[in-house]
Amino acid sequence: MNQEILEKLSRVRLLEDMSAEAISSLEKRSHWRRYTRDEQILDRDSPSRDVFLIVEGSVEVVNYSISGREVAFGHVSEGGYFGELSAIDGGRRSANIIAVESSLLLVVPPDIFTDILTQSPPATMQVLRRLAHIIRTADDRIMDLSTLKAVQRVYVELLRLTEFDEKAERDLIRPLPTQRDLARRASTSRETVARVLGQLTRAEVVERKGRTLFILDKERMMDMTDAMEGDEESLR
Amino acid sequence: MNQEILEKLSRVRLLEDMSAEAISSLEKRSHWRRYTRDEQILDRDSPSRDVFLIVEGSVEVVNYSISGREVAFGHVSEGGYFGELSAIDGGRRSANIIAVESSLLLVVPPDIFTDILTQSPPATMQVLRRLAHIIRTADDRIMDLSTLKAVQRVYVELLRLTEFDEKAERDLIRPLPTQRDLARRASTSRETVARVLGQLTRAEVVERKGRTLFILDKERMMDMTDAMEGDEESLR
DNA sequence: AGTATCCTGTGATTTGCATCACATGAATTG
DNA sequence: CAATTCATGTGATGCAAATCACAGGATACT
Repeated sequence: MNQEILEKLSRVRLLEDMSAEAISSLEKRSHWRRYTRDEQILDRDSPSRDVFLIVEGSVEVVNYSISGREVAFGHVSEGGYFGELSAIDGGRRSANIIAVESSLLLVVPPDIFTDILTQSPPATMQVLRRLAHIIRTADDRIMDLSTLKAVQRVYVELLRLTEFDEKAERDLIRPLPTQRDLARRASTSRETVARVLGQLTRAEVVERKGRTLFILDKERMMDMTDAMEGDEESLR
Repeated sequence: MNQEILEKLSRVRLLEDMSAEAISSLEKRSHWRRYTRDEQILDRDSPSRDVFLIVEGSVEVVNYSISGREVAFGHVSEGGYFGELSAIDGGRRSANIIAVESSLLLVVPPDIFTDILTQSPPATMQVLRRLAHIIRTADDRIMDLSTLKAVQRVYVELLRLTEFDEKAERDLIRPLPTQRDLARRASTSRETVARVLGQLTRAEVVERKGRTLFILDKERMMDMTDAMEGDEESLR
C-alpha cells in the first residue's frame, strides 16, 4: 500500500487512532470501489453488511415511501463512513445511499469491521459517539415533525444550513440547495419551500444572490421558529 | 452485596455477560434509587451523565414542545437501561424520563459506565446493538411522519402493538393504551385516535372488550396503511 | 445555437385534521 | 358512595398545506 493511500485512509474518522500496520492490514482485506455522481451505492433492504469508508467524495442518505415520496436522512462527506448499522446488528440496510459526486470508497467486510470494534477501544468510542449523534439528530427531527408546521420546519432547516462567513462577515448559506432538496429535508412540498423563500425575501429576512442565500436577520428567523406569530403581514 | 440483588442485576441486559465480581464492583461504585409512579427521573437538558439500570419497574421516554405538546419516544422496561447517550458523548439529556410504575434503579456514574465499555467487549456490542436498534426505530418513525397521514399512523401504531395471543389464538392488543397515549405515539390528536378506533370498530376490523382490543382483520389493516383507499364507505 | 431538462414562482382548489365544544361513561379517592 | 378526575365518542368549524396547473428562467446537453 502506498503512502498516499495510507494518508487518505488515516483521515477517515473511524481509523484516525489506528497504527499504519493496522490500517494496512485492514486495507488488504477490503476492496476499493469508485462510484460516479448519482450512482446508487446501497439499496434499502438489501442484505449486504459491508461498511463503506469515504476516502474521496460524499454521499446522500435517502428513503422513498411507497407513494414515491423522498425523505432525506442526511449526508456523509469525505472522511466519514456508513453502513455500520447492518454490520453491527446483522439487519438489512435501513436506507438508500447515493453518491453526490464521484466518490472513492473502501468497502470493509462486516467481520473486519467487528474486529476493529473488539480490538480498538478508541475506534469503538468513535462509533458509539457517531451513533449517539445520529440518535440525537433523529430525535430532534421527530420533535420537529411532531410539533412544528411545515413552514416552520423550513425555517429550522434554513437555520441549520446557515453558517457565518468569516470573509464576508455575514450569515449565509452557500451553496443553497435546490427547493426540491430543501423540501426533502424538511418533509414538505417543493411549492411550500418556494413560498417560504419568497415570503422571507419580501420581508427582507433573507436575500438571494445566485446560489448564495444571505440571512439578513437570523434573530427574527429564530423567533419565527417557535412562535407562530407570522402571517405575511406581520412580517413587514 | 447479597445474592438476590446480584441475580436481579445480572438480568439487566448491559451486564448479562459480566462476572459476579465485576457486577459487584460496579454496584459498590453506584447508588440505588427508588422512584414512585409518575415521578420524573430525568429532565431534558439537565447536565447529569449517569446511566440508569432498571432493576424493577419501567419508564417512559417523553418530550414536550414549547407549545406543551407531548411526544412519546419509547418505553424501557425491567432489565433495560437508559441515559447512555449523555455518558457516551458528554452531551445533555435528550429527553425526559418518567417512571410508569414504582421502579428501582441502579444509578451508574458515567466514568464507571465508560470503564465497562472499554473493558467488556460483549457489553460494548450490547450497547452498539441497542443504539443501532434505536436508530432504526427512529428512522422508521421519521418515514412514517413524513409520508403517512395521521390516520394511517394510528393504523401503524396499532399494528406495532398487536401480538398473537397463543391462548386465545387471536391477534390482540392488551392492555390497550389510552387514546391520549396512542395519540402521543402516533403524533396526532386524541380525537383522531378516537375516530379511527370508532371507524375500525364499525368496519369490524377491530373489536374492543374492556382494555383488550381484538384485531379481527389484520390483513385489511395492513392494506389500509399504505394505500389511501379508505373513506368510511369503502370500509364496509 | 437550439432543444430538452431541471429549477423557480405563484394562483386556485381541495382536503386532512387540529381544535373547540360538550355529553356520557368509567375509574379513582377522600 | 358521592364526588372529582380522567377516558371516550362525535359534531361543527377553520386553517395549513398538499396538490394541480402553468409559465418563465436557468442550465445542461450534443
